[in-house]
Amino acid sequence: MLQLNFLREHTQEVIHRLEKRGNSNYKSLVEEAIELDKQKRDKQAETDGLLSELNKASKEIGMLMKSGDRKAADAAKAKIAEIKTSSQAMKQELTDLELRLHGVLTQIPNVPHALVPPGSTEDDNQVVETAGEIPVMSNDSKPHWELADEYNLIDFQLGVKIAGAGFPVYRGKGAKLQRALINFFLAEAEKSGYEEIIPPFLVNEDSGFGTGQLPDKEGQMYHVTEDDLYLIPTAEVPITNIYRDVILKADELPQKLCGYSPCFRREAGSYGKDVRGLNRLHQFEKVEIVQICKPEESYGLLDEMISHVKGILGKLELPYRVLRLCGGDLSFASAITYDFEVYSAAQKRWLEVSSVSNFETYQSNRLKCRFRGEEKKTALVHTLNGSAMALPRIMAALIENNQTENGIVIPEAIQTFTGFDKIDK
RNA sequence: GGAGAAGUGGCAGAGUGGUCGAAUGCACCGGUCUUGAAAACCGGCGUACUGAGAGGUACCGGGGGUUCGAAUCCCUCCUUCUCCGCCA
Repeated sequence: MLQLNFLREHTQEVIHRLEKRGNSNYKSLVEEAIELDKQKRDKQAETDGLLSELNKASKEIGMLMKSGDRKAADAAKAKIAEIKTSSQAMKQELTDLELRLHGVLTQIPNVPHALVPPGSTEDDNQVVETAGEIPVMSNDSKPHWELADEYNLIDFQLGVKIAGAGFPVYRGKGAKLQRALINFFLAEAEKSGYEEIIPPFLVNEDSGFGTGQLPDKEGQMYHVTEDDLYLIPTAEVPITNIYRDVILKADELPQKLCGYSPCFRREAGSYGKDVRGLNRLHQFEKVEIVQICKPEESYGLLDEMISHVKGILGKLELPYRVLRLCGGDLSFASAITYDFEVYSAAQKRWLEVSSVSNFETYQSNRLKCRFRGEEKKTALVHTLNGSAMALPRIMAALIENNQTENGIVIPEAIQTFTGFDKIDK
């Protein structure tokens, strides 16, 4: 959620910068928020004045009662009856205005950073870096879903039987490779100074709101209605919500946390080649990194997180590129996002494996996560997060790119985690 | 799941209808004293909105209600603790 005072003081700038997202609707939402805010504050002042009168009168009645002057007390009661009635009506109007304002504010996405390129589709994303050698594959190289079957690593059909499409069953060396990768990612995060967290995999509505999944993206999450809980779409949600309603000391920042979790996504509306094999799933595994920091250090830390992800991809010996997402591709809560894609040699396409974002104060304003600065005043923190990494597409690229006539070769960096250096039949 | 008890500021803990945003202690910050430290003493010490300021308003687990007035009474939900049951 954008901060109201920023919205007030930089209205035109906000409108202008939101244009990068390619949705003309935001201008009117911003203007509506400004107007509602003004009405709300006027109503607030009016209501406060009335309540002040009421409080004063109540105290006087109290004193009269104490001195035993019942008659005078009753007279005073009668006198403020009218004020009481109108204050109640006014309170109701104030509540309505607050709700409407809140409703509008939650529909306005974060303001894109100056570096974010304008544009509406993924074609407008900027490639800021490409690294690694794209392997030259023979013509009979196979996509990962065929390899997974051939080497008995993943059984997609079995998953359909047990749960449904998008819930694969990993088995044997497939399961071991997955687990090894998780441990490798966690070990890398630990080396970079992140504290490991195992969070709840279901969250309540407040948490969903705090990180921006609710109320807008309700349909993306699995909802357990019986208990009103949501299956997490990413560990970002529970981990960032650790800091909901928290005031940190300046010297406690930055906070660096990481965590492994399964991720559940309904992915309503996806179809075609995008969902083949491991490309898009309802349940997948991921290691997430999260930082909570002072505003002035967040862009430095964003670079640090980007380097962290690059380091991992380098060790996995996967060719990758880094994209700076355009306004139209930027997620709702993000100010700037860098996507990492690895090249999947047999599918001959780039697959997104990580997304690193700075949310600035957009999430912290919802979370009410602040820190106490130099002059004892509180200020909102910046929040950042990134995948490091999402498992399925890493797995897909690894087995496709490393397939040979005699099996699938495991990159050296993870051999200590797998306990084997090759997958064969 | 059943029965009972309880939820107050960073922590501990008073307060059961009326100058209570809340005693007191600890912690913390500033000062006096001291060569320095400790002790002692003095002062400060929740969050948010609003106002140029003085100040005003809201918040005592969440929500609702009674009342001129609620931390205090009522309803409801949540959480914690104790006992019983069940269980990885």
